[in-house]
Amino acid sequence: MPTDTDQLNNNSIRKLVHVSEAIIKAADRFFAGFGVTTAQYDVLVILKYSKNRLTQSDLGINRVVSRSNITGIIDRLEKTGLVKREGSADDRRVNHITVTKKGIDLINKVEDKYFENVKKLVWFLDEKDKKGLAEILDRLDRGLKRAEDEL
Amino acid sequence: MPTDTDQLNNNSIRKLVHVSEAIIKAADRFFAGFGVTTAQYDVLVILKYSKNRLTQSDLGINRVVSRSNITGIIDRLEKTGLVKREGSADDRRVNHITVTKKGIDLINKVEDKYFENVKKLVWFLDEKDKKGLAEILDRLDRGLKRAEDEL
DNA sequence: TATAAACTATTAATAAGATAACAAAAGAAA
DNA sequence: TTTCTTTTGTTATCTTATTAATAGTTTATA
Repeated sequence: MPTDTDQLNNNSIRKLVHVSEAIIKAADRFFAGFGVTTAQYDVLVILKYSKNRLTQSDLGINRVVSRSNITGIIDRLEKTGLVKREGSADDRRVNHITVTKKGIDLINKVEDKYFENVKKLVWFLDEKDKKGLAEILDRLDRGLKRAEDEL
Repeated sequence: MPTDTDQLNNNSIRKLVHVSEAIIKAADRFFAGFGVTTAQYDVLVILKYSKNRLTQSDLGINRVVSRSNITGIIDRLEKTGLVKREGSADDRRVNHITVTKKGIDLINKVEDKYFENVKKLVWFLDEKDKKGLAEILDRLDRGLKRAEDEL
């Protein structure tokens, strides 16, 4: 049976996850208004700001998602013309993915509004809060790694 | 184009979401070891600790998930015998959902280990950290509501 | 009472993540 | 060179989430 401390610990985590899920849902709604999903927009941004050409595997590593899932995301981005898939000449296993002009235009249209929304979200946090949050999150990250090692 | 403050704000949110997603994935793996998904276990726990009989809509409100999703989750829980679906006599639109003995047994087997894992996760946080985190999360919640109202 | 409005659950699309199995290609080792 | 291993991407299956449409019921209103 759980102790009071157990319940308090659990509540901290639940609250964290709950707020994050609310943020994720808000982001989903926001991007849906521009005809893309959050996952798709993420990929577009990664592609836009990358110095070198990226393969599907590269995108998978960036987004911490399996290659099989990247296939589908690129499929849909390609179908809506936001992205282009080109077979590599050097390595015939590989596809190089690039954003199209349409994709760049979309990002330019979305970006400002996105940062405005983020600003509204963190409105109630001052510099100290943000620092404190970052530190606590780092500690949780360490806790996660510790828990995983002991599994 | 985003300012430095924009980027910092964004990083705070990204970090928050990133840590939460890592926690969610760890939970998914943990519960998968017992043959249920996190969503399914959530429903079981809600049912176990509820004073009154719950309908599918009730569960949807509790889990903040649409009714269409609850249908599928209950389908699968019913198929594995962890839950029972019974049509209401009073209101023939409604299904009453109850945990079976098998469901209760599962919770009892999982619960202790679950709280142990949460403990490992928050190991690096002292009382002050937990309080600080709760407060920051509450502020973010307020920011969310504010952003939604202005949309 | 008859009609309209609201509610409950289901189904069907679409998108995404996880995992497993697979073919093709490339690289390493015998 | 031939064999073994690894890598890349695709396909398939499962679970979950979202939204929209729909069938049955119930409640409210005219």
